Amino acid sequence: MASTPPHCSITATKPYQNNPYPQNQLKNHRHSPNPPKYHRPWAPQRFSPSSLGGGNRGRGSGASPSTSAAAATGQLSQTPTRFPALSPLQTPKSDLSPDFSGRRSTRFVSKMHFGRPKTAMATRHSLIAEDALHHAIQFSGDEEGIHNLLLSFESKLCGSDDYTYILRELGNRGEFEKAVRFYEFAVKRERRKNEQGKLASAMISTLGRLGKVGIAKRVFETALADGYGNTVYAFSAIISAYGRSGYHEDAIKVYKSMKSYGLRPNLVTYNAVIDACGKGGMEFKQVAEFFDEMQRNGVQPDRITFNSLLAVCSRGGSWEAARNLFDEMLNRGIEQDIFTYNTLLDAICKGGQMDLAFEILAQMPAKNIMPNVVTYSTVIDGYAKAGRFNDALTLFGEMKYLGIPLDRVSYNTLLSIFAKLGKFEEALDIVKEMASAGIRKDAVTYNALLGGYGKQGRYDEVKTVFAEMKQEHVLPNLLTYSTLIDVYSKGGLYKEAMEIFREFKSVGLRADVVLYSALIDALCKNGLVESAVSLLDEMTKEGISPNVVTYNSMIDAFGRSATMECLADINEGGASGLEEEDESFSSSSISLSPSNSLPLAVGKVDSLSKLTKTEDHQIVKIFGQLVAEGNNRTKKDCKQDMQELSCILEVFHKMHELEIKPNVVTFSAILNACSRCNSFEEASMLLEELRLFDNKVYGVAHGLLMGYRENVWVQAQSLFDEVKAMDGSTASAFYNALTDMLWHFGQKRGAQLVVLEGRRRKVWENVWSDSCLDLHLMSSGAARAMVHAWLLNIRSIVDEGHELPKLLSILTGWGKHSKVMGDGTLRRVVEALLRGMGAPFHVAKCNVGRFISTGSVVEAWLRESGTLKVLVLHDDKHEQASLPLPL
DNA sequence: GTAGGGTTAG
Repeated sequence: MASTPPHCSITATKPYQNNPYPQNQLKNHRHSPNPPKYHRPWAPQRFSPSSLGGGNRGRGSGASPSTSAAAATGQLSQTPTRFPALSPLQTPKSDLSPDFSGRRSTRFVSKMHFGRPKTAMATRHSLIAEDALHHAIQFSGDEEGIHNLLLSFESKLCGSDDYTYILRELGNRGEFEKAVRFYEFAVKRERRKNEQGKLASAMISTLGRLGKVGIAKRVFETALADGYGNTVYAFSAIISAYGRSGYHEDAIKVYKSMKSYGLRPNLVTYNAVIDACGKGGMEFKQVAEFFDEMQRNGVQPDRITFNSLLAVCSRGGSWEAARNLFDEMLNRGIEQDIFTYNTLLDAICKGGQMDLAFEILAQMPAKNIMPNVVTYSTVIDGYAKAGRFNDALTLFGEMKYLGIPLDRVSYNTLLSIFAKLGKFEEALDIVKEMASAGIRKDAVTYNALLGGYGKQGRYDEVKTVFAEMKQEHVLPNLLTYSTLIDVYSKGGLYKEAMEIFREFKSVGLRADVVLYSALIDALCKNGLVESAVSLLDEMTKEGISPNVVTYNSMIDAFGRSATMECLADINEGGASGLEEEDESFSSSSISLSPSNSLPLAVGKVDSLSKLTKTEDHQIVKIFGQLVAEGNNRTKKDCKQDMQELSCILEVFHKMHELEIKPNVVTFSAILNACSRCNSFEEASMLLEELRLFDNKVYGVAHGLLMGYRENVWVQAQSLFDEVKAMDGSTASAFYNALTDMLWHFGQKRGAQLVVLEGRRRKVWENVWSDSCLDLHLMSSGAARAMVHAWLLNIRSIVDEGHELPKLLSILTGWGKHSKVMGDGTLRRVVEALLRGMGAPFHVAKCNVGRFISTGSVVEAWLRESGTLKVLVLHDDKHEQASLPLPL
């Protein structure tokens, strides 16, 4: 049968675990000292080498002698690891070419969590110190008043221990100004250098924790100049302070300067340096050099060293490296704590390995480490980011059941889930619950609401929430403004977008890559590619480097406006569009007149803006222009794409020049751009770019496109394995893009092969049952290939003599990928397809996105003699220039 | 000296 896969080896994939745990086991999970052990027969008893991923490939060949030992000690991976070769710390390599990056995040620098209280430790302060602290907290008077307060306690406080206690505690309450006053007073009255030194390091560390790195630096430099700052403690404290604020280069400088002060870095110093490097977004390999260095200098890493290294993996999404580190801790007999587990879990969640994350979470009670609010919010967020919202909410239920109180972060995590899903009732319930728990809404809370409402096009609510935010004196930040500018400009509300941008500038904030990328994307989506290019140029001039997201938007803009307008022309020109079975391949109606209006190259369009010198920012000018044009914006004529093609090639060129690594979204964007090409020759130029980026992805696309299905299927499987490890929407977008491209160029059997593989791997949720085909997550090519496959499947049911369900439905939704609310592109495509093959489906009365028929009518149709012929797909025969073979 | 949340691409 035409719809069956070719005879080639299809490697088995891991069994997919749909539901992470049955309900009855959930109930047994108690937050008690002696939790019941989980029995999960569906879970692997130990980790198989194949589940270890690429991080271990090429090492430790042969059998692992530590297998049983590993099982006994609960090791996460079994490959023997040997330090100090640092092999377990290496970043795992993809099976695909090194450029293929499954990671999507472009955020490397961690968020700063300032103001975390210093965990309690044995203090040697006196009761008088507590009294003084109490007075200091209550105090709200002027400078003279605090001086008097200090004087009144001067004779009673016992040296630096008391003062250290007070300034740390003041720091825990955010009262850094009072802390500095206490510090200055204490240092002045203290004669002994070493006591002054203790005070200085305590002060620097307190300021560092509060994010007051500038003041910390002053304290440090003064202490150095006055001769009591040259202690390992003070240096470690300032390194840590720099690290917390993301100044890892300064942290390293200070560390390197220690030698010249005659100081030997100790364990705390190294831990601070490693942590600073990680927080500053340094690559694991570089951070590991400090790890090597400390051991060379005879300092043995401890639990915190490893926890900080784990955090580096988590920021990079290197979950395999994190597992290796975790195992290495066990090998070395280093105790593991809640930080270890939470950081490991974060790495695994960020690596998208949610089933493994759940597994580890479930093992924690048996290790006597009870999951806390951080553990749960980490995994809940992981599920949400993987698109597994039900699992996220189930876990939230478990957390509540266990009586773990929610905090600000976990409330915001949940709120953002509901807001993203557009479930505003639930979101507002969370807001209410927050209020009754005494947690005030912060910028994160408001930003989640603004983004949620904005993405649903509910601009009135956006305005109300933003007004409330200001009323409540919650300061809008860069993320707030980025969100607002993004939703307004994507919605075409240029006036509002411009006002927000003006306000953003007036409060002294500086645009960043995200803000620019959002704007560029909006312009591209609205067909304003020229303006997008000019902004790309503008941001570069401002010293803001575009990233892969920026470029993906630009690539995705290719052919978009032309296609849309030409389609509009086709529809206006009488052809009902329904008969237009495939709008793409031979769109001969497209006018081929060249035009100069598209810029030839990035960076050449700024000459105009230089001539028209105004005080307004380029962004404001663009918005102003768009507002002035209003709805009367003149539609561009359909153009031949050679101009656009050279523009996009220039974009690729720039990407290479800036060494911006593509990721799977880039590949999807290129494939989508191919689907918008009017000729195979044009597409082949884009595919050549794909080849330069990633030869294996190219190999699969090329092989399927040329009809060499059998030859590339093994390679395709390995590619699909990698894609499947990503979150659901990333994976489905790739399948959609690949299928569309194949369908567009007439490789319909290849397209069907890919969608069937996608179905097998559950890339799209619940695609089909015997009674219903749900296409709402699919692109037009994927949907069409799927309709054929589903109908063939229904036909085999009839053939086997079984009865069909009474009612059969095909759901198209609104066509998720149209990105236009209410734009039923997918519905129209499917309707045309069904009509074209004479399938007896009609639009359901109550739902225009749903096609229905009765089982008996469909059965009769399937039994007709000509039906099979229209159901079986054939490849279109086109004269195709051959593409270069993959390397 | 160590952990979790909010913004951009399909």
